[in-house]
Amino acid sequence: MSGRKITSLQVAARAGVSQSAVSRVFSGASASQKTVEKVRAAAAELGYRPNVLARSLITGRSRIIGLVVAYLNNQFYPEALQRLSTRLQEQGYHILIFMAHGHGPDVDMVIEELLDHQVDGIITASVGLNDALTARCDAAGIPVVLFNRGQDSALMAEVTSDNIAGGRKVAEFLMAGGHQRIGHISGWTGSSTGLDRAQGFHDALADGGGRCVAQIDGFYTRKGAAEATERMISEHKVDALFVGNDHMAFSVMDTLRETFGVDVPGEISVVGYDDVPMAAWPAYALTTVRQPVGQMVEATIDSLLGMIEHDLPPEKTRIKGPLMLRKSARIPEGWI
Amino acid sequence: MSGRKITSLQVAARAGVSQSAVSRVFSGASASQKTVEKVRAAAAELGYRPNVLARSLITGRSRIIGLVVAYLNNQFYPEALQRLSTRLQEQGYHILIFMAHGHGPDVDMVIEELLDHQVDGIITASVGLNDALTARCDAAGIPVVLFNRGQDSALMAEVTSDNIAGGRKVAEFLMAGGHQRIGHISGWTGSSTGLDRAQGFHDALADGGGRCVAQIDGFYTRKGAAEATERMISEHKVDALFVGNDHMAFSVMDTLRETFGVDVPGEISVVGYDDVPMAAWPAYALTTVRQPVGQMVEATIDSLLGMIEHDLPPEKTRIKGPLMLRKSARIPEGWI
DNA sequence: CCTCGTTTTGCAATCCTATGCAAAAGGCCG
DNA sequence: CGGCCTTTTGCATAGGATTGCAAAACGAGG
Repeated sequence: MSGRKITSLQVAARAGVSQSAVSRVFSGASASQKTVEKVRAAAAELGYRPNVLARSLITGRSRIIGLVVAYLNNQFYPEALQRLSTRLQEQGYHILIFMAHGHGPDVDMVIEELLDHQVDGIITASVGLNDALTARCDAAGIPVVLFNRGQDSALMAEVTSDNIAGGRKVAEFLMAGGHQRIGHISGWTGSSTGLDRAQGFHDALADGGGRCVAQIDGFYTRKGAAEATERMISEHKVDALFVGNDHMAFSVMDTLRETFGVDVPGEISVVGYDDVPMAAWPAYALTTVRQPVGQMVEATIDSLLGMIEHDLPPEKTRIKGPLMLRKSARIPEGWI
Repeated sequence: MSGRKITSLQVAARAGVSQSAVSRVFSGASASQKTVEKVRAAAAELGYRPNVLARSLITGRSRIIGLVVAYLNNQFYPEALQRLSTRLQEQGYHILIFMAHGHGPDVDMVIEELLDHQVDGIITASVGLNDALTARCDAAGIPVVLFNRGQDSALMAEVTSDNIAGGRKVAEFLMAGGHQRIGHISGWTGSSTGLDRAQGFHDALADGGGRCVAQIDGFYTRKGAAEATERMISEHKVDALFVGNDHMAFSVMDTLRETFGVDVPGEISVVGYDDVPMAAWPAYALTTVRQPVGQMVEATIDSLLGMIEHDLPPEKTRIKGPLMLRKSARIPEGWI
């Protein structure tokens, strides 16, 4: 090949200017019309492009955002990832992706590695940070946004849907539908989202004079949800189920129909949470609380870039989403 | 906070050694027991971690792999992404992700940006590269692996399933099932996968004395597939459909059942391609050709790291996958 | 205790670009 | 054309690590 890496120095030589001139042209600093042209021409001939690493090293800004994500099998996350990535690309940022499977030391390592990479900011999708890590990120001056997870820390921004309100809506909807034995297969109760949804749900049931006959943790997995479903049927004789997210709700519907031959919503109503694209597919037609991914992504990016570029304080955003009425749950009179 | 960035120099000072000693300890070069201890201790107290950027700049290796991906709504890709990322993390690499939506200039830009980031290698998932780009990557000495896409270039490695054989299997299966009017809703015929599957399918039909009554391009989208389905029914009266991938096949089944009230497989058999997790869910129980994601990911990583670390030549891997018999297509006598 | 061979160590250069500073060039007006 | 103000430009340094080279330290054997 031709002498491999082309540096600003070579371009400078060819254009008959100094290296700093080249740098200025490519970093958008001031330069005379003439030099810009000469440099651009030389660069084009040589196929020069600035080395982002060197640039980052000196500016201290990498224009890379670290994304920590735990689940990708729940359709909500690919969806979010795609939007996040696209929007960030438009702003000249890129995503360095890290899978964190476990919830403990795994995450610690991953965050350390992110810091090593000098990322400008971190987004965690459904992953929490312990206090030590939070402190580290803060000390390193790296903003963090928790996506779809809440945490009691003034140091980190977070973007969630209004899970409590969402849970409430489901309760009101199911009560209005005249259901007598309402159960809840919760999202992992170690997560704020799982807790909040359950919380709102119980509160509204109580307010309406009803109660939840049983709550079982489904751990956000298909397997967990399927097992919970079995118990809900055999032990608790439910006639309605609020499931902590859509991903589990599909498993619940599969189990109900396939294993138990139960008609949904004829015999049992099922309501999910998220409104992933698949929820609208006719095979499930899942009634569910929408988490507006688009808005959540916008808020996440606004918040993160605000902290990175304008040193704004971390903010907690809570976005409301409507209950999407479909066919998996009996619809009360007058609700349409 | 305490003086912000901690450098090897500060660690050196505290440990009473030279900066190069610190570097040697952290880069695994030789050092005496005593220095290692002193340095480790000092580093721990200060919370020092090497700056990956600086390291990459001088070594010329970033341990970052660029991943270009077009679709994330097709469950096959999140699945692949998750595995790729996990396996690469184990090897000390990380993924910088780029979405390339269009097929043309979009990809060009994205690759240039990847090169700017000095990635050690590139994986493209269902995205092809034009000759100019291929040349650039080659000139920059950056290996490329095409994942799930083939291309006539000796410069790039590729990993696909054996799409021709897969297409053949489907044809044989449908003919054995006694179907008379077999149609094909192809994957985008601008893609090697789409073409090869169709190719194998047609070849085997011809070999068996049958023929395909119609082929319509579904462009890998739900919408495209739904429209194709309508025409297949109204214009071509098919009794079996081979669909270019699972993602579209779900749409086809939805359309058949919902819009036309057709029984699957009673009236029309549907066969997909990929065997994404959802294909096994009872709501679809899709008969489909499996693309062994796990093996494909392994092959991709082996190939890529082989090129990066041992300068091996690019290789073309083709992995066979079985036809998964489920319930969306009539099963011929004696096939189980 | 001296010598020789092997490790360890420190020095200094290198990777490539950005940027503060001072000098040079350019523009405008009288 | 000279003086003054604004841009443009080049020099030199910085950013944080790796690494070849030569000097220093170490260990063993005589």
